[in-house]
Amino acid sequence: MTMSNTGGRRKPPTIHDVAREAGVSRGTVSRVLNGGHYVSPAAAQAVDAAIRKTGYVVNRHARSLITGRSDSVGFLLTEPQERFFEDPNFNVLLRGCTQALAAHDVPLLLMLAGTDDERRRITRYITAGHVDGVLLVSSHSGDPVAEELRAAGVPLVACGKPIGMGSKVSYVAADDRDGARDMVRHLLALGRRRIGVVTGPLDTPGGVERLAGYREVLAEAGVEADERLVVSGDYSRASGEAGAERLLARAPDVDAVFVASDLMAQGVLTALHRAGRRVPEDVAVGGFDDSPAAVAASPELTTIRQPWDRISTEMVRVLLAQIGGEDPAAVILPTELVKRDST
Amino acid sequence: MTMSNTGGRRKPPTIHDVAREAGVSRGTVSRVLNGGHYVSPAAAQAVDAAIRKTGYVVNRHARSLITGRSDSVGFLLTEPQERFFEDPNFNVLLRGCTQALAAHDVPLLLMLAGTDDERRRITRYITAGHVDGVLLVSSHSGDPVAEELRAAGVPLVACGKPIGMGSKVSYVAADDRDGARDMVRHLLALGRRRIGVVTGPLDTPGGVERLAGYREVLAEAGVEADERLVVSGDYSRASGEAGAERLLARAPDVDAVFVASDLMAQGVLTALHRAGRRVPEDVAVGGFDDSPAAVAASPELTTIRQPWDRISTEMVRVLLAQIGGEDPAAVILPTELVKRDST
DNA sequence: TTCTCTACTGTGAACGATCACAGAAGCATG
DNA sequence: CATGCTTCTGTGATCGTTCACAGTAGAGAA
Repeated sequence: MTMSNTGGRRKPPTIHDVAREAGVSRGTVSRVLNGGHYVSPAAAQAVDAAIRKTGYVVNRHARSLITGRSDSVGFLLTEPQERFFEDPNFNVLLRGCTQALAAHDVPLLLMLAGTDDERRRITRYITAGHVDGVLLVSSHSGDPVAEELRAAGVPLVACGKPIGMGSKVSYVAADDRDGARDMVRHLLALGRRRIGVVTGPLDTPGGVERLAGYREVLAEAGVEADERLVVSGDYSRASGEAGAERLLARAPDVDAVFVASDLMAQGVLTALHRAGRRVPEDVAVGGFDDSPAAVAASPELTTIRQPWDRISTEMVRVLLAQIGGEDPAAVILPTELVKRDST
Repeated sequence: MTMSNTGGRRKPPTIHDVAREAGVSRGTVSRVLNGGHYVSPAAAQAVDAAIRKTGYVVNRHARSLITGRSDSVGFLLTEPQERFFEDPNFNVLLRGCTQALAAHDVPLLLMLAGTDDERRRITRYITAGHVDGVLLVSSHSGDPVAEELRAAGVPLVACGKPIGMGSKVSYVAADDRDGARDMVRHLLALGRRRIGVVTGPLDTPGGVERLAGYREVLAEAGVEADERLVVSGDYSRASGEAGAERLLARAPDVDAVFVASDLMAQGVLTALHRAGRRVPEDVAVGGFDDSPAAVAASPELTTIRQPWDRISTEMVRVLLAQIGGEDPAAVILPTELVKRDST
């Protein structure tokens, strides 16, 4: 009677076992594993059968040791984590990336760079070649980690247009400017003319672009620009509330507000309600993001939806292409106006 | 003039380079790297200096190839992903696990088992030994993936008590039952006697335990049990709304409701409001989870906070211990009553 | 001295894959 | 028949570590 292996882990079969089982050499098995070129149909079939019979799974460490690739990808978040981790869109992004990578059999390593210590560790880890590329979420400017990775030649795809880095870095972003244009056009179409804006942080490309879109449409519609109608926020709910109060004080005749995030728009609604303005009758409010906050608000927010599912799949596509040797690329995806009750 | 390496990746230094630089052998460098036992202080110092000078980082693939360990851990979500990915507590958990692992220099691989295809792929991946252990989020019963992993002897720590599996699997959970007890005692202390409950799904241990806590406290307080006061939900907001309506129809004299999740509690508030009941004057409402929904609700919800940050660090601690050879363990962590305006 | 014990160091042999290369077989062409 | 070309196959070398083992040096005891 031999030892039972209950509870323990049995030594897994190697490529050698498969080769012996199939009656071919290691080289042939390896060729079958990697695309099957230069393999006779008979050999390929025998190898497939042997793999199924033995339950063989390639040892990625052995493979990586010789290929120099790790066949894995890092998902790096260098944003202040509270903000992003509370954003449901971040979840959609993370999930989308994980699934898109899984389809290529590439594991995703989650990396959070909160403290400087973590920042250093992660930079070392990545530049040491432990991952083949990095999906980067870091919308604030002058990120030292991103710059170091770029300098080290690590394939990199950012979520949102990174600023302060050369054009050598790939990114995938929603068309913020066009989304803002759509929203402001929508407000104009409702007959509003005194359209205010609560911007996002202006050290982020998103914040800048959304404001630019607002300005463009007003200019092309011949509506007089009034800087009293422009107040800035930081995407937080509180800053939306404060922004709306400032707006009401500076331009009491405002009849619409384009708010650069749904969370801020919630704050705007609160402030308007407190001031006795009805939404949308007195003031129409448009948000941005189509987050759960948009439907949780009352009235439900008209907003701009960013295609987060497509953003994630595009990020993965671009990154894998870049790992495969292609040049960096920029992808801009269209947004969509979602009409609800606040306009 | 030599080739510039701008943009390319230079071949990284190996343990051999470090050994040469330090004037010692590979073996000595390896010993320094792995704890430094049986190494003279002089040699250790020379090696440390050489590592700093060369910028050496260990090649994990080469190490893993011979040790058989991967020095990485999987974070596996087999729950229906919509539900969990929308739960902010899930984010806290994921972040906590990632950071706790990072402190041990262990990367976290994110794995989402949505489709059956993904389930199979992930099971193969894990049982092939590509990760040393798994942090498991899967509260529903009879999870085939979990069962397979357990059978394969993969170190496993579940979040929340898994049901339908032997006692051989580690888990970390909040004390659901005690949390429920605290809440119901709190409602009793307010003088309420007709206390209803909207349960969670009763095929999850959390749902079962919270209901059990409710029953226990009423029994020990000598309050008559009335099954009309018990309705079941599925943690969703809509089910909370429906549950409250059923409750009001079956027991109009209800003066308090213990709701097994904040999201459901929001629905309960909506239904009570519509029925013209004031909260907390006519009906006190207690939630569970202390999610953002709790403070977003009006009135703000009294609720039970689960220690998600501690849950994550404990899961990591238990998993690493188990990988290190220790026996499976169960950890139950205390909850906390958070009093707000709904009671 | 001689022996033993401890603390430390170096060396060859793994680990399990890929890769480059050499060579065989089959077939068409000169 | 010799030659060249294509397709397919097997073999050693290799990646960068750790591990087991052998060996050295120095201290202390007999």
